[in-house]
Amino acid sequence: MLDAAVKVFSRRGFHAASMDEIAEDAGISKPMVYAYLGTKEELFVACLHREGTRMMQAIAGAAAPDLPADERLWRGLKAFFGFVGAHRDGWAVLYRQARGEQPFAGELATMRARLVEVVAGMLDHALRAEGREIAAVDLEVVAYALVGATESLADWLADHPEAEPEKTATRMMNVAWLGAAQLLHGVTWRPPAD
Amino acid sequence: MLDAAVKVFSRRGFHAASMDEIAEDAGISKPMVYAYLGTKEELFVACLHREGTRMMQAIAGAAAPDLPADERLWRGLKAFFGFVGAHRDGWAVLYRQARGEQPFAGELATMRARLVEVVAGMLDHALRAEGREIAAVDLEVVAYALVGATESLADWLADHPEAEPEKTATRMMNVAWLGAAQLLHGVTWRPPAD
DNA sequence: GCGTAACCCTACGCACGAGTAGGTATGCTC
DNA sequence: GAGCATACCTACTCGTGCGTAGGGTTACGC
Repeated sequence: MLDAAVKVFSRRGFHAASMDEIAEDAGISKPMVYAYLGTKEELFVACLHREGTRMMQAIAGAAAPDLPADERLWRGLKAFFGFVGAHRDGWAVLYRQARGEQPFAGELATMRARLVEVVAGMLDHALRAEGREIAAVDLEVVAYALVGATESLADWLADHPEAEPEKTATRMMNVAWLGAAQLLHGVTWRPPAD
Repeated sequence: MLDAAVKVFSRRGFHAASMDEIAEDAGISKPMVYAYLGTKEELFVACLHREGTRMMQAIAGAAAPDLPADERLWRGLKAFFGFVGAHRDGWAVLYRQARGEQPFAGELATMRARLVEVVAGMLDHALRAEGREIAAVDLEVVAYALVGATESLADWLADHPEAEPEKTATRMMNVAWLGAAQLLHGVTWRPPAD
């Protein structure tokens, strides 16, 4: 039943989606939807939650914490893009939707925050292993940028049905890792003093 | 008057924003809004358009095409984050909103495509200067990732009122440029052959 | 066969908000 | 000052879609 909701939400968007259509698509009638899942908002949150959890599990399952940083990043990215590729609907819409609608932005922000934290933790771990350290804010922002770039490519992937998830992951790795590795080795870029 | 619209749209989101509230906020009455700007959709598009144009101008004005790639990127980023910092409302909401709502997603996609094209062109230019060349798709995807990362940091900036735009630009430069520079010099990351 | 209960449906009430009709005031022409 | 136009407002209509009330249907106990 959630599948039907995800499908309709993804096709129409949250507001344009009518409960009637969702019910019809699920093969039941509207009062049943209300009986099982509650209001439209609750239904949307349920969708968001399920997709989010699945995604997190897919990533967490792939990126074991005891691997070296580049290997973790690579596996995490591969899992992530694999997931998005397999659930284009779920991702593209729920995610893009949730971002804009105030009631859900918070929910989504929490999810993203968890992801950022994981990435930041990974970077921090790698840094310490090299005996280096940078401010927590910087770390967070870098992690944020990486997550953002990844989300952006996920959007790209969702819009290009013929694209291969793994190849996309490789491309992401090229941008992210080469940059991140430089940072980890203490190479930093500084603004010109003009 | 557009200012009022932007403000309300940003506070409430497109759907939750009522024309009454916009009118009230602008200090006029609803029929006037309709007389001057047309329907709600047209009004939103007008907002989107104005903000988008302003942003593009800010960037284009800063990143002259005859500068070296890193300089162009840096100036572009500085202008961009400066703009977002100064127009947090306009950005955060219009952008985040437009992304999710089908009728406007196209409009926004066009804007982003222009930006991606500019970035891709920049990278291509720098590559050719080094006598190298990579596939157009790869170029586009890298540019897409960079733009995505930048947008993501813009979101971060919009949510952190105390953060300094220029510092954010520097951070972005660190992630983007160090990675991009590696790519430009022919360093690429390849997936392990497991 | 009749009561009853679980289950699901059709058909509605109701609120909200986009867009408009029709009226009022202010200023300008002659 | 009468006629007219422009600028604006208040107060309405009407569609849409969420959430629900109340009725039908099937299965089971007795």
